Amino acid sequence: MERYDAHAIEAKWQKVWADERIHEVPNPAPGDDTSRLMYVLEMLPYPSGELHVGHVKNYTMGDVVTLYRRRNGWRVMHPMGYDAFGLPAENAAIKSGKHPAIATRENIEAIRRQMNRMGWSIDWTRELSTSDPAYYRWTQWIFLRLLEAGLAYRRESPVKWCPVDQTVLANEQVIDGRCERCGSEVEAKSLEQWFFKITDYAQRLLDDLEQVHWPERVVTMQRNWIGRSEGAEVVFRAAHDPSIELPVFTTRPDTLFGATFFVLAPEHPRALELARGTEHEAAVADYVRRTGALSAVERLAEKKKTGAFTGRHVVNPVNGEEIPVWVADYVLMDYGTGAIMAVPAHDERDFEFAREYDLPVRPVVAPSDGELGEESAYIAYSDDEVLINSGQFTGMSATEGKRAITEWLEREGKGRSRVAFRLRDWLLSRQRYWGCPIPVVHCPTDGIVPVPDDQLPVELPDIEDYAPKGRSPLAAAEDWVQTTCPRCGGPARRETDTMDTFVDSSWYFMRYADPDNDRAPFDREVVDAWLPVDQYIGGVEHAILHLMYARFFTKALYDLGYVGFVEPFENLFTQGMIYYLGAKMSKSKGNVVVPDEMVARYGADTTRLYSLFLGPPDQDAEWQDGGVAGQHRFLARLWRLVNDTVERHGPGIPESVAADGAGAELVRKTHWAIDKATKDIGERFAFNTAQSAVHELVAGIQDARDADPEQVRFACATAVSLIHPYAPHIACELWERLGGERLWDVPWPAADPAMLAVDTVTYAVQVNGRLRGQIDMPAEAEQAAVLAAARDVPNVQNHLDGRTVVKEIVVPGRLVNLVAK
RNA sequence: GCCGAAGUGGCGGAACUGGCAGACGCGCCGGACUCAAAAUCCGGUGGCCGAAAGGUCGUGAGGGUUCGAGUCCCUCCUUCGGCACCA
Repeated sequence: MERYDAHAIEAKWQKVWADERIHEVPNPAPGDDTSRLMYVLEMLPYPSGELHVGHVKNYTMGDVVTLYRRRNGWRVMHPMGYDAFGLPAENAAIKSGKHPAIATRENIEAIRRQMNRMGWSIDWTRELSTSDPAYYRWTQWIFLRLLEAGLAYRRESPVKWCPVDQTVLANEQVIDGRCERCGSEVEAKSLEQWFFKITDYAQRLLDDLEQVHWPERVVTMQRNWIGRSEGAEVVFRAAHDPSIELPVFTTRPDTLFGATFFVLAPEHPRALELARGTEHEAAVADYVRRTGALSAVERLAEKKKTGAFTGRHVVNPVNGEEIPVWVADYVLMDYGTGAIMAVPAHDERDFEFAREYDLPVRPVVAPSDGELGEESAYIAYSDDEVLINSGQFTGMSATEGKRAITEWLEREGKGRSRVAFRLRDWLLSRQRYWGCPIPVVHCPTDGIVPVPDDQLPVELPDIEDYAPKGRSPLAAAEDWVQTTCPRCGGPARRETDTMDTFVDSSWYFMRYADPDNDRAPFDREVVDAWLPVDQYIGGVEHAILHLMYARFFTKALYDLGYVGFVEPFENLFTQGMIYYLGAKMSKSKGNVVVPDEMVARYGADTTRLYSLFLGPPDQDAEWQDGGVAGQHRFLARLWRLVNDTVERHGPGIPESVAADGAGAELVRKTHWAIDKATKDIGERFAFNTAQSAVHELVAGIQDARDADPEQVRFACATAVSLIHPYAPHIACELWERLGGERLWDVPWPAADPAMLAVDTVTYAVQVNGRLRGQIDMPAEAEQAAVLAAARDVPNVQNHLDGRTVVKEIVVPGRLVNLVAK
């Protein structure tokens, strides 16, 4: 018998599939039945190097789902593309001296070759790359639609600025408040940046999580990221000038009477203005400049709270009390209103600050027994709190007080109930070369003018020096930057920032549906037929940003009438990370397992099989080199058994066989394996245990070689059929040798329920919950008969000796427990 | 600090709604085949006691509920992930 030659078989079948174009799934024609369309998608790879085994696991999972669904009568779209813009490609290019476009193209070619070698069922007619002008033309088009809708905007945003190098610094380039390169003190500066108004969608992004089937932990992460809080906005006014309004957001309006001071974030527009003309002016200005240079991490790392008194006071609207206004960096500008009322008795951070600067602490809520206890313990509060020192509201419960005070503020025009979100607008501009150009021009007369649709794409200029300099490298391409204003025709300058790569990946799953469209990003009807994605599969590291941004884009495009669905990904499966030699697999640690060597040694089928056998796919797993050999052994065994069967008995694929004679057990086992594999793949995504079932079936074939040839053929054919989604090459080859053809079109096997029923069941017999024996009983045996047989077991009798059975428990088909005293 | 996930043999893991813990695979031990090796096949493999039958302990720790707990409840420990001065 010939040996199992994985390479020959894999080459043969990959050619057959390509020649017959079996993975190409065209769009439905008008009038086609779209009820059996399915869209299976894995997150697209970043073409920074070669694929590693984490990719193998990810894409094999999607492939198993695809092949399985196709054989269950679904028309499955399974596309692939590349998230090709971005920093890693650019950094690699700077290092190697290769232009990012060239490096990216080479990487894509290598990855495509690897993917084909793995035998994944990818529809290459839908392939896309986000750095391709034919793609990013439409990224720009969508950007312009969002701009028109007011969902893209430009505003000043604080950045770190090195006054010597005259450049913007990334947070990582600031060390101890100093420039990494020249060591000069970093300053806070405002720069014009582009944003998407994702905060407009905060509530919907939260609410619609109800309608997707996603892992709970991902939903939780998204909820926390959106961070909805209910509370009130309360308007304080400056004591020296009541026209100056200073609203705050608080979740504890019930503690309003406990506000003993007031704090502005250093970036607050009123901070410097308030201090002006007081003796504290210089100190406040100094504080604002110093803290502005610190990163968020450094601010947090300070052991003590810091701040500066402005010399001014505001009036507490609820009792007319004047309280001092401070500036302190523990208050964040981009949450709430950038200002807070400080209630040190009931907020840990305010308490700390009050201690530091000796400010008064006044409790206004107390446990219902009225015992206040230690000062620092006020902040610990519970449900049964009652307001004290709170004027007309004294005596109310905290919950009641919250509502009553908010209502009072609304009546008096001094505040209102309000919801705040932690979610911030999406800063999308990047001062880097390798990204999608933002399609606007800056005109001295007309301001920001969008590039007309018919002039898209604004192509990335081919420049020599794309190293980052703080400002975008594009600014150096003077020929490209100089343009004319589409509105007035006068001289204008192009926007030189590029887009965050997350923009590119926020709509790619729509483009797959209609990849060659050159009149629009996609046709609405086609996209609506395929989307939302039925099954999305990818790494949990994208649980927040990518998934949130894609959801935002989908909702915005829905509102603009371009798509008919509000959530992009109906079902999400997040795969765990792969560990190797005890650490997360990563290039920097040098412990990356590249599939190529494994494919060269064992073939793609073995590699695919092992990638899903390592453990539950949603959990982290340790890659074990030895485990791969075990899967190869399994395939070689299947190879031998099937070929041996064909040699001895001739080919044949029986539809069904009777469970009698020497192979009765084998036939039952075959149906059991069908049932188990079907449930594990189709319902549970338990790819590892589905494989175990096929292992057991193959072991069964090996043990029952004397069964009727028809029974052996049936078991062999079924094992081949069940392993096909995992190891399609060897499965197609063996199927052919068994006399079948086009296994990929053969309906998935169905277990015969009658064959799953057994006529004899083994009962475990327990005495007082401890196992004392086993009995075999006919499946339909009466409880009384089971009990009688159980008591009959000699070892059971030993343990019952001298005791009375006080309770008898029979779990039908499973166990008997005799409770004895 | 807050939120979430997970702790089971030498290792990866199985046990779906509370019902025989350790399926399947790796590794290891023994045997067959072989001059020998590889490959393959057969058998064994949680700890302790025992020649065996069998007994006993055992799913991170400690309690609880139950006839019965890896699974449910409480307290705690460890690891990993997310968020992190969000008022």
